[in-house]
Amino acid sequence: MSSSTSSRRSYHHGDLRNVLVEQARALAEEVGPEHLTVRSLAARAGVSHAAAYHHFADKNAILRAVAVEAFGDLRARMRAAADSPDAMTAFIGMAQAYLGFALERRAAFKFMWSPELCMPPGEPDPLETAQRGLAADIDEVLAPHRDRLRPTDERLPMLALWSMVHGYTLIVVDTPAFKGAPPQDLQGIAAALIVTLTNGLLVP
Amino acid sequence: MSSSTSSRRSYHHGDLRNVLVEQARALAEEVGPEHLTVRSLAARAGVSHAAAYHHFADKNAILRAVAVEAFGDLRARMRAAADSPDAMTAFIGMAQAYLGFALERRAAFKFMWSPELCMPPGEPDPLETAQRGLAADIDEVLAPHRDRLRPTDERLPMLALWSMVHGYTLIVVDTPAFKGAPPQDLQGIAAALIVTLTNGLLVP
DNA sequence: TGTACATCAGTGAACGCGCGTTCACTGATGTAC
DNA sequence: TGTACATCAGTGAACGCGCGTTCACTGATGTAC
Repeated sequence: MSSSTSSRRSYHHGDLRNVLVEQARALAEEVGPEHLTVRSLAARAGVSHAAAYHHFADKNAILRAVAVEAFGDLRARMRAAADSPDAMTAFIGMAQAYLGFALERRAAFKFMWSPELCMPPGEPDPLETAQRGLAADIDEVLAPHRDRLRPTDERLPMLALWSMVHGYTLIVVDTPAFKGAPPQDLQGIAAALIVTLTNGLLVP
Repeated sequence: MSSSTSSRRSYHHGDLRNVLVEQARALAEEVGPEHLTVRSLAARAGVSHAAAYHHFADKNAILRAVAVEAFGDLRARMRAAADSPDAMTAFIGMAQAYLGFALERRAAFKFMWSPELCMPPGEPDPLETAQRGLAADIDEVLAPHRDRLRPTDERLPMLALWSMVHGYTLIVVDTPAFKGAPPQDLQGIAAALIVTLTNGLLVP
């Protein structure tokens, strides 16, 4: 019998590493990653605060694990939502998945773009890989529809789509004007913004 | 003779409040606002760390003053740069001023959108006013060109322009792919993105 | 103009807390024979 | 199957530092008379 499920209350936890990441994720969402402490995290996981150091080199390593997991989650949602043969549908799906992730995991979303909160300066940054992966995913959202794009620099459409979605999402998350707005309204605006970008702001 | 200039080295500083804000601005840019301490700030200003408390209620009040000043700076740059009768020129000017501000004042720009770093939860937020003012400024950039806009919801063009500019700026600032790119290249991409938004992503 | 005095704006020392991290330890587990 | 032992994964106590903030103080300034 594996110990991982039966020993929940025994001396050896059996699955502490995963539990710590899960609880760190939840705790960061509640108090903000900048206020997460090793002690509060350990208390939440039901262990002494020294126990965490058997699984992570330091506090930043825990935060980094949360950020990496968050990138994985966002990318998976995006890929699933953008799987449509129609360009507009794919773009809107991608945008709504992006926004949906940020609305559900507000703190995680902000944290993904603030690696300075968990990275000693000058270290190789494991988040860079995740960020590049995200960009590649958005490229793939566009790939099936390349023949319908206006002829411009090759990277521009991907950057335009990403910028629009990223900017709108952050404005929603950071700006008081959208506090308390129902998610479905915000998703509707996301779709309208994608339509605007696709068709153009000005009449020709 | 006013004391504010001659007494730099005297017991009474004479202009300490302003000097603290200036130095806080510089220090935040160097180490990040989350690592700014009252002690390091006071040392930089050449006073004891208790002196700051004659001018600010607490540390957060200093950070808030920096953020409010930063919003003023961004808004002034934007208004100056978007003053053109031609729509495309105005939009591009606004975008480039926005990006230029973020490139010069990276830490301040990030901080403006993270009020949780200097606001006790539940307090009325002086940054909200500044954010609303910024949105109003972007509305004014669009105002002279309303007759050329596609007919949509009234707020949508402003949100589209802001989202595109805000998103691109944050991607540049937060993403390793743009580390070390020359500012004029980044400004060129900003212009191309605005053109893309104005004309549309897909051929009609 | 000179003096007394209230007020302002500094100083240096100290408080006290919370935090990340370490350490010696101990109980639990897995394995060799 | 039983025993010895290495290793793993916890515990609780303690270290030590840095920080925000406070306090009694003191020098400088401005004003009333």
